[in-house]
Amino acid sequence: MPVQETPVLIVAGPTASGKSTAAAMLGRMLGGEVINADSMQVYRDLRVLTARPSAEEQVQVRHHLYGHVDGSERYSVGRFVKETVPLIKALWANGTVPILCGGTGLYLQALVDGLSHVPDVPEAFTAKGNALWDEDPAAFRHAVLEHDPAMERLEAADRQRHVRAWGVMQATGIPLSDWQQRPREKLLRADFYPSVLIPPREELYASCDARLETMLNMGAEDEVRALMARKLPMDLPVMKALGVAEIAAMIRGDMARDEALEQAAQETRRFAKRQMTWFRNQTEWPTFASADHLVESLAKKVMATR
RNA sequence: GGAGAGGUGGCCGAGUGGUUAAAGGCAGCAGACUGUAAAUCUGCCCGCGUAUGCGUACGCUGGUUCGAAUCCAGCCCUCUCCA
Repeated sequence: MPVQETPVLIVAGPTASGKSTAAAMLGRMLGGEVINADSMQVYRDLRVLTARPSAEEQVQVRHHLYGHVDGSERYSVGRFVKETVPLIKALWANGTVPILCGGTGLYLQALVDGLSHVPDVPEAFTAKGNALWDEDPAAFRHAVLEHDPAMERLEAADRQRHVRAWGVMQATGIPLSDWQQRPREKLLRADFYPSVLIPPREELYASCDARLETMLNMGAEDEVRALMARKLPMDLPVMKALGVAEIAAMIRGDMARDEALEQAAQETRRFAKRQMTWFRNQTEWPTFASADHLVESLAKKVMATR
């Protein structure tokens, strides 16, 4: 029987939906290995708070790209794609099925649909752009639009995207929208089997709430304490992981435990909602309300080709 | 039983006669999204309607007034203090 040699399973979905478990199940069933597609789980510093797969799960099925980045670094979609592509190819070569698992839609999309090629922008430009924005956002927007009128579409308050557009212009001399109009560069040809796990909302919110408590019991506080001790710049991605700010406030004594917990849970719920919106509107991937259905469906599809 | 304070939209909370469907916050919902994405940003939010709009609303009932969430009376309820 002809065998499909380039399958890539994708298990996406909001936080606390049970993706990791589903992915591990698929790994066991299909002899696959899991690859992280979550922008925060890559950071070494936050094992608990970022809900990395447990040691047990990792023993049963091999997991890649978890906690392999130091908190002082800035991870990015570009880097994700660069790391993932060769890894997937290596797994294929072994006859292993790669299973991407994560909630960062942008990363997954970049892998599936490709990414416009834009040269790296040195950090100094971003820093300078931010400084200029803070001085006078309106003037900054004006300056951006002058060279890249298409950026009119950005909301006036969207600092991050204005700074990005400005930085690209500075670094390359070419407007960001020009870069983006070029066809997306697909770095991987594969047979994708995407899926999105979206549990009933009430259920999802409940597990968001429950999870924070569990994390604290599993040592999230020590983790944050260690992170704080590093005195890293606050604008690094790790520092923005859900719960870091709240737990840090709790450690400092600025916030009661309950209050911190409540607030962090709130943020988590909001984030989960944003993720669902993203998957709903930015992809046409099939969604599943339960991990079992998802696993069953994907497994069946993949087996059919082998 | 007496004295005082108060009852506003899912919650908190402004508002003391018109320009108030009622500030603001929270919660909720919806949306945008190409290298910071667990980020960054936008809209809706009494009901019906695409909308001009219509209907219903500030504990209840009645009254004053051209006009009341806002003033008056009675009633109901809550809280604090005194007994």
